[in-house]
Amino acid sequence: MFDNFHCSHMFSGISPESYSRMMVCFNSSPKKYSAGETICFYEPKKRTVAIVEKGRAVVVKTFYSGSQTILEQLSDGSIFGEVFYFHSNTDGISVIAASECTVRFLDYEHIMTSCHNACEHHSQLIQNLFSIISCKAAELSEHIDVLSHRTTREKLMAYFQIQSSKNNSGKFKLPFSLSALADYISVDRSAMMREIKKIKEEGYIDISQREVTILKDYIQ
Amino acid sequence: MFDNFHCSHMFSGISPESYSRMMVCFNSSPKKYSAGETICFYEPKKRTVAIVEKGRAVVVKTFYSGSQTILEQLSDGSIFGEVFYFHSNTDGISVIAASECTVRFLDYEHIMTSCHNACEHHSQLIQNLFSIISCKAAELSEHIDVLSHRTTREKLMAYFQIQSSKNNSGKFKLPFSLSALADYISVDRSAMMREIKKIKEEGYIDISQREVTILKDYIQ
DNA sequence: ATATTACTGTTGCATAAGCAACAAATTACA
DNA sequence: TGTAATTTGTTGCTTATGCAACAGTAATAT
Repeated sequence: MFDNFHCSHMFSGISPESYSRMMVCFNSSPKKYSAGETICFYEPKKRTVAIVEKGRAVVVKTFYSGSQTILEQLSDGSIFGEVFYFHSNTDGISVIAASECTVRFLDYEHIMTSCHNACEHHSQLIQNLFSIISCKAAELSEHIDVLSHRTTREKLMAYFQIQSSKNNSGKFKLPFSLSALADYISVDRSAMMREIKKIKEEGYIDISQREVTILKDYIQ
Repeated sequence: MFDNFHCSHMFSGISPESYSRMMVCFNSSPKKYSAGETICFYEPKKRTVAIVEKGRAVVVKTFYSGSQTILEQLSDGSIFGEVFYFHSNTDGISVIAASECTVRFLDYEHIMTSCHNACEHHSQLIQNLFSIISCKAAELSEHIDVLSHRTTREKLMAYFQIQSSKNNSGKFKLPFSLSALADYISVDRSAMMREIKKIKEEGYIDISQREVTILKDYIQ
């Protein structure tokens, strides 16, 4: 379970032995859920940190209409909880098992308050938690950087630029579908497709399916 | 210095006596700056947490062209540092004294690592830092909520709704100028003015200068 | 008091972008 | 393997929005 993290890692720098001891100290035992089962609902003032030790789950928002959006995909090693969800409104947010999975719940207060037991890596845990939050914030900030451009073209190029520098390459694969990209940059999908076509024709990028190549720099 | 925080507070729940003791433990002595003086530059991997104990300062981004944007306004009790700035690129970011001011620098590692001295409120400090970061993240998230609407009208109404619920009133004062609002929602100012006029005419809101009143709910 | 700067309010024009609707291609899945 | 569901690619129409440019007002500085 110690890979697959997007940003940092909740237990990096902590040995499996230390991890086990800490779980005892936290008085946390793993709970099992079968596919489709609701793991929990997000509640306003609750501050539990949960870890998906094994399996896949999703954080979903259910609207009054009954329609749902996936807010986050969780897999082995992922963490979730109110602390990582930066909205005041937790209405309709729940976590649902996508496969059979094992989840551990930790008390936020216990994480924050240094304990008197043998948790030698407690401060490491806190630092990791901090990195995770900072990383989430950085992602939000990145999203704002993209969204704060006026035109579809500028949004697209800003997004491509970011992906390109993340991959250290002018060639990269989109992490999600073009439809999802349209959602991410908050523009109409058909309008985006039209713009992509133009950008291609003007020779700035090449793109087919999810493969993007930046051909020349787009200034401003 | 214990007020004036936007979100939470670095030293809330910590007595002045405990604060003084901690400053000794942190080996941090206050430094003085006169108006206009550069307090520091943001550097890529540096992680110093700084506190404006007295006076006013600004975090500014200076572009290659020489033009500047104020990223943040700091006053008595404000904190700043790389940890609170969620971009990988720190180029051209500096903190400048706006008036004579006193600043304290704390080592991030020392904050995170629980110390063996008499800092009884160390874990409180960590929790406060955590609240501050979470709060900043929540603000970013709020900004995304506004920006991810397609039209100027929707962005405006989303923004007004948020302000209204923050003030617990349908009547509130904009925290900045209309020009700045146009920047915040990332639309052309004149287009925004045109839309505001329409929204007024249709009776959704009333607005003159910076006073906004929501008259009827805007659905969707 | 006067100059300077910033902010507010308005308009014409060209076009970018939203919406709706459809066909083709791709992927998922039973 | 075959069928459904999703994604991609395209177009016509209408309108919202960006841009430029200007005048009037408020705020700030000298």
